[in-house]
Amino acid sequence: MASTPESSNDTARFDQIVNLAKRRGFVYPSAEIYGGFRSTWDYGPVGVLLLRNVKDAWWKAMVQQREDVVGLDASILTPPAVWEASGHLSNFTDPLVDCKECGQRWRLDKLDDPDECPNCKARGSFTEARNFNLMFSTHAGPVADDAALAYLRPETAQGMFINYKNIINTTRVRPPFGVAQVGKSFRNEITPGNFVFRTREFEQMEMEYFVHPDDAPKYYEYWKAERERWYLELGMPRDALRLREHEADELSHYSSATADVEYLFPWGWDELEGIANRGDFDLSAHAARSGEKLDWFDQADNTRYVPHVIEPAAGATRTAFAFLLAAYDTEEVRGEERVVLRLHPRLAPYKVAVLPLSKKSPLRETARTLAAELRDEWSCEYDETQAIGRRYRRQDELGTPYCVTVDFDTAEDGAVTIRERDSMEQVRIPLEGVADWLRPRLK
RNA sequence: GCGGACGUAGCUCAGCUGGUAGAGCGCAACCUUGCCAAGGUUGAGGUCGCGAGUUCGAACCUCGUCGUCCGCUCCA
Repeated sequence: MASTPESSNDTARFDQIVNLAKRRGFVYPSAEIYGGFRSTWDYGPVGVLLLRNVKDAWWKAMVQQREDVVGLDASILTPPAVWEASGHLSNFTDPLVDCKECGQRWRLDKLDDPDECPNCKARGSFTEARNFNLMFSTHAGPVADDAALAYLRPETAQGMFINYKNIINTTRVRPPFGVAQVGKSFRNEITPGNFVFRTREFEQMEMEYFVHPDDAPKYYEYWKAERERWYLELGMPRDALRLREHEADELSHYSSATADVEYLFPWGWDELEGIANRGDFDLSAHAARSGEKLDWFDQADNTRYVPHVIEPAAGATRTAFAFLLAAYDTEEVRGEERVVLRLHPRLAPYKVAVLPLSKKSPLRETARTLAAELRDEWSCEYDETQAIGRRYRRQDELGTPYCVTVDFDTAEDGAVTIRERDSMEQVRIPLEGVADWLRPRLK
């Protein structure tokens, strides 16, 4: 459950970070020149790099570095049958009623007495219940009739389940194995908010891990620990991260056990990722609905079983936001406030910036040549305007871990100065050795 | 969706009881300087969220609308 913010400073800090995000090109409100469009955000030139780095780090840890996990990119448009089988058409639907007396709206299934309005105590004043489904629907094809009804997926997970048969038939995976996917999902949330934390269009990083039923509890524990470790490894502070087991009444329709990885947001603890034991709910449901046999035949034991699923499901957009919050730091340097994003180098939008001390020849040419060379391996900024101290501050605000400065001595000694973001310390390195020096540090 | 607050340059804001928009910072150019937001000169930018209405005249008043934030639902 969300607790109260630790202090009022958190709110001020939150505002500063949201402000920085807009000012420096991390996140813009969507359709801003038309007055904006609620709950949608555009990731700017810097934000897209941060978000991509988060997704890449996840993919590397969850797919690339594992022999037991394969990737997938399934379609967003989905026919109704998938969501009938998954339970989303019935369980993602809230029956809503409005009170004709006071205008308040209620969920019928959450009322103690279906005839009494808790707000104004009027009886029998409710409108007829209208079903509100959290899924976005649309029509595929030229005619908007029911035959063409389609849904935007509210989670990527079902893509893995409906491709289960394809994957076991076309690859050599065998339980325990996982299928991972990163992509957008859509939920018509009643109340989006908290900047990019809850939005109607969002990006998920989900993995379905298929195991023998007896092994499910073991892998549930394994993935909880593994996922928590991932956040810590990328620099999430230990005291701002926790693992919280769900109570029985919190469990969703598909889950027998769920734990959340939570981050201490300015408004309190809130979810980054859920690790759920989905049992055989999904495969069995799709097997029943589709008529396909979605199970596993174990030749060694001569047994057949429906695998159980452990699912680590993370929100990519909110995770990127959490890393941004965790990285934001201010300190005083020579009487001026210094804003610095202490992002892990793997997450930093730009890995390095090249800054000639002057625009004069040959500093500019040398610097541009170096930047072009570094761009072959890393996203690299080049900045030659205004004083050098100001340019360091600009890079600090973007979280760039290293700045390379070409100065008046470079033409003489063939060396440049590399300045480190966190310590602000400087080292002198031969021009041609810059990439070799950076490589191990940006790993 | 309901209640409360708000919406003026990229950012933070000022703008008296309606008279036709300003500051600081930032950004850009040049000069000076030459390693942590330095100094000088110059400059770019706003149909005051959008749309109606009242008025001779609206950033200021009225209505609507869009959006943001705070409270009720949510779970990546």
